[in-house]
Amino acid sequence: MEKIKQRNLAEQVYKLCRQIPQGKVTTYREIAAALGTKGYQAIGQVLKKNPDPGTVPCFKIVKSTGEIGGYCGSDLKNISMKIEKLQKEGIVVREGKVDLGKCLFRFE
DNA sequence: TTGATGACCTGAG
DNA sequence: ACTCAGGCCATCA
Repeated sequence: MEKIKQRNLAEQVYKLCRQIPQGKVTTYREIAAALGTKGYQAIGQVLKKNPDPGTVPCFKIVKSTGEIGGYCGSDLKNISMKIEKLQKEGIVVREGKVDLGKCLFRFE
C-alpha cells in the first residue's frame, strides 16, 4: 500500500498558517497535532527555512507556553518586530508572551 | 545513508 | 517560578 504520506510538511504548515484569522495565534503543538505528527521542531524548522511573511503570517505562531519563540532567524530584533505585528493585529502580548486563552486559534 | 541541527514539548528537581 | 535533561520528527550536508 502506498501510504499517502504528507507530500510536504511545509505545504501543510503554510496552509494552516494562512487559515489563521486575524487577531488570533496558534502554537507549534497545535499545528503538529493538526498534521497528525509529533515533530514539533520540524514545524519551526520549516517555518524558519521558508520565511514567507508575504504569503504566510508566521508571526502568528508561538510556543505552547505562549512565548514568541523566534522569528526570521531567532534574532531578538526580529522577535521584537513579531511582537509589534501581533499587537497590531489586536493580540495582547505581555512580557514577550501571548494570551493563549484569548487569542489561541485551533484548527477544526 | 548516516549524522547533525533546530523558531519545540514535557516532565522532574 | 526557573533550570536541566530527554524525546520526537523533518530537513540539510
